[in-house]
Amino acid sequence: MSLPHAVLGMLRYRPMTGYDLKLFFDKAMESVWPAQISQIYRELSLMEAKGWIGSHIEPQETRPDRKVYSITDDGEVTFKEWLEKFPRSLSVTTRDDFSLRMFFSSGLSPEELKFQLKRFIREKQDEISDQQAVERYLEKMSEEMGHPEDEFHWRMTLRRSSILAEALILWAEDCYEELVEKYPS
Amino acid sequence: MSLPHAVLGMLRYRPMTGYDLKLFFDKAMESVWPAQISQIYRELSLMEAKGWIGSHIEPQETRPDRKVYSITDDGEVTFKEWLEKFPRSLSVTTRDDFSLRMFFSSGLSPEELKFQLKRFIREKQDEISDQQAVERYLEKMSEEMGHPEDEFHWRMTLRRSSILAEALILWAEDCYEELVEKYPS
DNA sequence: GAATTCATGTAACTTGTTACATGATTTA
DNA sequence: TAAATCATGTAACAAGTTACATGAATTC
Repeated sequence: MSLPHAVLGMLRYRPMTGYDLKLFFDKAMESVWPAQISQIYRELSLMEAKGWIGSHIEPQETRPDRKVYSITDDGEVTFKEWLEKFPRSLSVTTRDDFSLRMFFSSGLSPEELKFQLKRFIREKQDEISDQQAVERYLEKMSEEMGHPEDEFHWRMTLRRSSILAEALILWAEDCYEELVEKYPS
Repeated sequence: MSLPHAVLGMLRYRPMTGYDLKLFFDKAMESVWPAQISQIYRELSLMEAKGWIGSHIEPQETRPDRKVYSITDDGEVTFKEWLEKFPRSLSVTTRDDFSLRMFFSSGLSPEELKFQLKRFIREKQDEISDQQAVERYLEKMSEEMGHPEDEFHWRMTLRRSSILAEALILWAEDCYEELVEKYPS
């Protein structure tokens, strides 16, 4: 149940609409906590009912009215309590569709598996490139929102994705080479 | 929807009960695809309804009767089709409770964050140690089940967890040092 | 002329988690 | 004597995904 806390975390920076939150989730937090727009709207309703956030309507002429949410004192307390309660870290590796197939891949031709590993490596490299856009966005946001001290924490967190992607590339390359050794083509 | 396919993959090796499957999930596949026992039983019913697996009762005297499931021809086909349809690899980093708190951790004292990072590192080290038990179990199973060629694939897959855990340790150590530099205590 | 952006949501569905229920046997 | 193992499940709940609905303005 961390989506509402992620939302609270963002609303501490400034009031936002569901749509604003979606942009932030997509552009900055995808690698930490992705969220669907439908899920965000549903969660916002629940959070308002709990009194963690409040809202007001900002009428617009050419666009649909904006429903702007802001965090309440209750929300601040809830967020703080959550933040201080660090969980045991879970294994990151859980429920990976690619690895599950790999686990059972003795039923596949070595050539097919080699092909999939190459593709995997390319995708991870793209992931690393995408990280640069994320960093640019966060830099912009920390200026805009006037919370310069947060950028340091954001960057620390985000580096995780790149480090993991790099580790996975090494893993896949290693697997590839083992396959070539075992089944030279 | 990969839990049923994981189950099919295992039943290819040999017929098993829900309880047997749970043991295999816990001991060998936790880092790839964890599953609750209640989820397994539910899934087995659905899979039998679809005709992917069949079952027969093995009466026991001192223990509850065993309901042993085996894969059908239909199940084999379904499994093969799934196996060949490798997905785009998703970012592994998604939905991590620890990182989400880290992302917003400017609200925490640097000392607290340092403490949590140390704990994180210890937990990852334990994770790496646990991997050795997994490897021993898989070695035993590949002998027992008479599928020696699978062990190679299992090991390739499992190494992923250790590699990721090692990468995360480096990440956390890096963060720790940056914190010490920024906030010397 | 088609796709994207801004802006709101609802409904149905799928998947995963937690709690409950039973009960004999074995190990610590 | 308490906990773990073997062995079956059901029910309720929580969380995530996909599909649907609307519609003007803007960009490609």
